[in-house]
Amino acid sequence: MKSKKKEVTIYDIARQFNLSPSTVSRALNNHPAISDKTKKRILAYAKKLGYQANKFASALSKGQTNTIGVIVQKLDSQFISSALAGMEQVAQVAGFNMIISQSLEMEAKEKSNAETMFNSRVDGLIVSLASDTVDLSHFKPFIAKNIPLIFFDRISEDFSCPVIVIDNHKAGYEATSHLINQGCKRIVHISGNQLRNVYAERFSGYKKALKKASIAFKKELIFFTRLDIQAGIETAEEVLKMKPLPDGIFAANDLCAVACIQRLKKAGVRIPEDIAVVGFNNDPISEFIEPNLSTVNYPSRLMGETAVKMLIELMRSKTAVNKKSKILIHSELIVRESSIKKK
Amino acid sequence: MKSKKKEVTIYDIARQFNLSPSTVSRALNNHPAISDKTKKRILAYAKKLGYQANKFASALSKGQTNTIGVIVQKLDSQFISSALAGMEQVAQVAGFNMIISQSLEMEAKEKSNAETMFNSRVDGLIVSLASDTVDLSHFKPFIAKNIPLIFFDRISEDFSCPVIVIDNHKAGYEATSHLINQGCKRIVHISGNQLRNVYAERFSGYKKALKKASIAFKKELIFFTRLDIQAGIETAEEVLKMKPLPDGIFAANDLCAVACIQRLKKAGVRIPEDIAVVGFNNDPISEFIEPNLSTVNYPSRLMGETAVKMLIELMRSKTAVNKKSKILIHSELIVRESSIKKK
DNA sequence: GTGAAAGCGCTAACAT
DNA sequence: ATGTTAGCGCTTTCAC
Repeated sequence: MKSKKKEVTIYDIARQFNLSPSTVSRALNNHPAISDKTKKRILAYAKKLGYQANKFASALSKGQTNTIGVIVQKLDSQFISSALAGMEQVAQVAGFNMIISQSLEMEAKEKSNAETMFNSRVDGLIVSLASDTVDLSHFKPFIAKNIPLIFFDRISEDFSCPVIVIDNHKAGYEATSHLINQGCKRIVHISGNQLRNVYAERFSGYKKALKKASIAFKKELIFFTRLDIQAGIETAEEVLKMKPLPDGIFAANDLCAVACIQRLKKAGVRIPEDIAVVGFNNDPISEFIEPNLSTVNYPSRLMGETAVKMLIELMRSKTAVNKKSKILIHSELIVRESSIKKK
Repeated sequence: MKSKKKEVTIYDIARQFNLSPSTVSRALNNHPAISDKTKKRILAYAKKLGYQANKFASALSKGQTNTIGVIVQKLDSQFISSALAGMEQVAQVAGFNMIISQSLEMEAKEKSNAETMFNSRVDGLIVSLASDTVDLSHFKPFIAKNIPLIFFDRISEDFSCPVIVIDNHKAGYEATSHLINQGCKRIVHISGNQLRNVYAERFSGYKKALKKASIAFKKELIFFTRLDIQAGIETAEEVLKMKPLPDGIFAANDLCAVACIQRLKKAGVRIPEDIAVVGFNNDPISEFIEPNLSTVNYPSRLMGETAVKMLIELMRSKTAVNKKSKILIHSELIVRESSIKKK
């Protein structure tokens, strides 16, 4: 069933000037072989008629779609939405559409998303992995078909494709070292699924910092959680049972840190005097909680922009597609009140 | 230029079984006229070959794209990202792709987004308006072409299309009345661009509440702002200059309210004793600020889900396209510490 | 500089 | 229940 209203096509324009559709097509695409005069005539008339290029006909014919696919773990997170905002802006300027879908942290959904993206013939794909994804075979079709693929933030290095990350190990190391410098000796670490580089590396940074300071690693101080508000509350409750209380907490994201702080405060724990806390992400919330949360600043928007820029570059230079590069985005520890022990 | 790798098409499958492409097409689309046996054979073989339906060929042929367009003011807001999460989920289940773009609160960009969506032949469009959009002509092509259009949250009633909103007037009235009941007599209202229903109606609710309580409306207590963190801080600074200090603040969103509270506290103002505050949206942050922020709960995710459900319904029943309906989603005042004056 | 013609892969009357 | 056929609108060799 076609839509009732007839679309204006290149044939309509061709007829008007007694030209061939090919000429019109070329003119519309600014092909060098067409004379400026005909180009102008055609463009003007096309505009007058309200001609809209039919992307599907073009996609079908050219085998490319001008569409970028993005798969993220979830849309409603500060980090993700701001990365997406960056991506969308760059994509829009470059004339690409963006199809976005979320895995809701589930491998199965991520797989089905990837399949949809593949069927939609996206010209390139940007991915941040779900927390529990183990098998990555759903990305193979893209590789096989030479469709540029980029991982950002939650990456996999199994494919020879570019990745965009911060140095999570270093950030974890610095956050923990900072706590140690404040005199902390029993530091709780709240982490996420160790399948994901971001959490595994922040954890390894934590361990390295302890080691450097000759503080024994204690398994019972580590919590693997979903890093949401609920996890923050539950971890706080576990912490409250500990004797002696830990004197520091390094949480792998701000939301969880903030929820944890709130619960601890409710139990009468003083932050940072009793327990110093450092989060991760520099979400806006970190500046509103009391005390203000020390955290790692993490340029989400820039990462999104960079991802799309790279992807577009890859799409343009078909040759470099399989280049395995790693873009390291700068991050930094921001020290606020929540981690400064009064001497 | 086609991609090097030959795609598997329905012709390949047809050849295998000595069937016609149409039969294969029908089988793949689960057409009732095809026998179960052939369906099974075809499905199995298609799967084996790794067949991927070509959406562009299908779109070109059918004149529809299975794609929903969404234009929002910005991606990195709690409300929007959570509405999008809801939309995406419903869309995905129903087999639709979602193209998302942001206007960044600019009419010009909204226009260009709409044009892109139109060119992309989206089957339906969901919009939340930019704050400064006056002219709405960029949506006319959709109406003209009978493409379902839905506004949510920041709506326009200029078109005969469905809209999804909460009762902003009522919410504003309740928030303000609550402050009045707490004994407030000089209530500041921080609002946004009055072009947008959400802000204009919350404001009108505010005025109505004053009137009902026989409190004179004072222009100098009203601030029209961008409702971001900066606006919260600046408004707080204006408030601090007032003599006497107001005794209540009703802000049209939480982020702004929270920033305002923080600035006021820094100046020694006690919340709620000196100034009681109510926000709007029930962002997570409202439960982390101290004192916890009273606010209006606003089911963003549900609104997103509803929008897509309605849109899909409209797309299915071509007839009802122009039906002008208004879905009112329930909202409610949540009273927390920030607005309870000790008696 | 422009045209003719074939084809991208799928769908949907209309036939059988 | 399945086949025939004619597009959908655009691109792109290969001619001229």
